[in-house]
Amino acid sequence: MTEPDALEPRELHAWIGFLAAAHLLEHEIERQLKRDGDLSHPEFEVLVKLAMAEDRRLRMSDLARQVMVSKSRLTYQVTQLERDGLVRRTACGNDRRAVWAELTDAGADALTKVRPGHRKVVRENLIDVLTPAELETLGTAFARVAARLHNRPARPAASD
Amino acid sequence: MTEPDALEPRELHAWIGFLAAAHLLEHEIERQLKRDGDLSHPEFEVLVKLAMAEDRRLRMSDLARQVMVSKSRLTYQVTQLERDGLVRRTACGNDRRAVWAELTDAGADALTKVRPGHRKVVRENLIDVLTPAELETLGTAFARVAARLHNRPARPAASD
DNA sequence: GAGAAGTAGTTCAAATCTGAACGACCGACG
DNA sequence: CGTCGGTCGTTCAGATTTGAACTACTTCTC
Repeated sequence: MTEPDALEPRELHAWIGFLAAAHLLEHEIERQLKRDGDLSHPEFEVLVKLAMAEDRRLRMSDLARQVMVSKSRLTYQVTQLERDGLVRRTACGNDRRAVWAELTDAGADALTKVRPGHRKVVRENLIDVLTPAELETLGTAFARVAARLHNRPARPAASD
Repeated sequence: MTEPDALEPRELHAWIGFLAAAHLLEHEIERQLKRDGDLSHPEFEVLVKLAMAEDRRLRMSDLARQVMVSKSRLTYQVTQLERDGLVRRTACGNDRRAVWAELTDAGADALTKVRPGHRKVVRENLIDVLTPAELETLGTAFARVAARLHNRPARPAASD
């Protein structure tokens, strides 16, 4: 009498585990970032992407794409970060519509301050809890999952 | 010149993949639930937990724990669901502090309506993208990760 | 059984997030 | 040139979330 399309135990187990892990990990990360540097996770991700970028700056659109956040949300985040002096907005020469979001020295410092703790959280609660084989599997599997979702953000459905 | 505690490529790959998959999957689920039944993901999870519970009801605290959501957030969610007639609040006999959140028939119907689509999203974007072996690995690995985080929500650090 | 300590749920203000609408600009094409 | 479709980033109102009180009740302790 169970519904026909319900997930099977194996599948359900994996799905539940994924949800729980994502929830709890997110919570733990949020806690650490707040504690060590008074940053939210989205703010942290913004700083990380900027730190990795050429000249420590990115256009708002590109930044939004990389952090996987809506435009309006990024506008808000960057405004907050700018208020705290961690990021600076700059006009973008060629394209007068665009805006650079640029990491300031203070921003780089903030990153330096929280990053060790962040890595510790990721290590202790994910990386080190997995065997190397599991880690490998997880990497390839999720790359595939992400790729699929990335190419299919919204589409009328095409049989492939 | 890379920092000493940075994640290694393998580790980073797994971590990035996890983050991306979580982000994108969440986004896709949100979209489907909104489209098919005008529900948010948290609302959906509340309904699911209630549907699974004995007598289709749970005390607010237990519900909050199961959905992994703060008390105040649950209060808000349940208020919304109650406004839409999907959930009903009832006094809890023995313990006069407690409140039952109970799934209504309308709530059960709403669940019936969105669930197939929800399962489709989970299948198409996660389950079916993985090999059975990967699924298995993912299940055991995340169960371990979740268990660890669950037992260690905040603690002064004890060497184990 | 009185009081201390803990638990259940809510409330409130402030912070954050969403999504549609907007103004400004770019690029192509006639 | 002009102007049309698309992009860039912001704005705004409304929805949701957070976290610290707060009230009411229960349980433990002596």
